[in-house]
Amino acid sequence: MPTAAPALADPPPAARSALAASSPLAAGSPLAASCADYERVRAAIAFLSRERLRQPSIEEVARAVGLSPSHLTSLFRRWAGLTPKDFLQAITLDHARRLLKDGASALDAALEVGFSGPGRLHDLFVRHEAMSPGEFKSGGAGLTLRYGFHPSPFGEALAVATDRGLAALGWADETRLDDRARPAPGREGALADMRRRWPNARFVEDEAATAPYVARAFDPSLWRADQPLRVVLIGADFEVRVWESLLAIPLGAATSYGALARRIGAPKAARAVGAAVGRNPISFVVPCHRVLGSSGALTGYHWGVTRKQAILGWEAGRVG
DNA sequence: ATTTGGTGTTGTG
DNA sequence: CACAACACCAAAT
Repeated sequence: MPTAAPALADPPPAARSALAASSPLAAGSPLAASCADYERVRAAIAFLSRERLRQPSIEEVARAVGLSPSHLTSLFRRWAGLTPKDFLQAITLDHARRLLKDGASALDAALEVGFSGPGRLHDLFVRHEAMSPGEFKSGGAGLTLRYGFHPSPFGEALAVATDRGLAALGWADETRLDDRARPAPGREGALADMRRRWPNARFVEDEAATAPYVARAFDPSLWRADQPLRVVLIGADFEVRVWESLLAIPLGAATSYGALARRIGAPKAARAVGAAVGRNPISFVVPCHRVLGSSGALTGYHWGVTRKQAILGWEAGRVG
């Protein structure tokens, strides 16, 4: 199989060369700006989640991260379309429970429209294909994976693509997001994470190949049905089934591990579903962040619970 | 509030 | 083939 030509049908050539011309991304682009914003906003989010029970005032948060209250508010607005107050509101248990409540019906509706047709559901308009069991079992042997690092609204992203579509998306920032024991990944750590998933694949750095995917994924104005984002699901059968149903959860909705288990016809497999969701390689695009514990708790996130919270808050600013 | 016991799938030896 | 590890969950303290 020839691997020389990426042969990406999806991103228009114009967009691709424009992006490739100045990697990682043009300095003035909204994406680069929001990435820089995130680095500063992150500390505020971490503080908010740590102290959320006390519902701290804006003044207190601003003081904690070394910004003036007005600066913090405008930064938040630019980043998420949300004031810190609204953001705080959007990540409370109450709000999460509400998401869960109408998440079920939203999922039903999406599935009704979705899985049958070729034009796929999902707000991001993803078209996916799964890899054959043989291709998966070999640990990616014979597969060429192109990777690149790019700014994103949630820190520096690592994208991995085959010639058939986006295969993985993760984060590579140096700053530690939780007080978990796990060290901050950084670029090397994030890449190692990917290599662990497909130990026998060939990894080639190629920012030009991955840039269009990242640009499309994080810019809602480019989420268009006529240009679906091409995605490749590489995993075991059960995992792929779980990831496919993740794609049906609409923006601004959420579901629980248990509900997801019932959805795929394995009502007692909530825990197995949790494990599979946790192994989702394509963060954000396959919205594993929209799965919560049945109580509305955030439970876990491979790239840090703080980031899960950030993404959910960011999406809350985009749904209303 | 916390503990406990039942879970399905995957990866390891 | 057995066994441990899990981003769970509901019921019983």
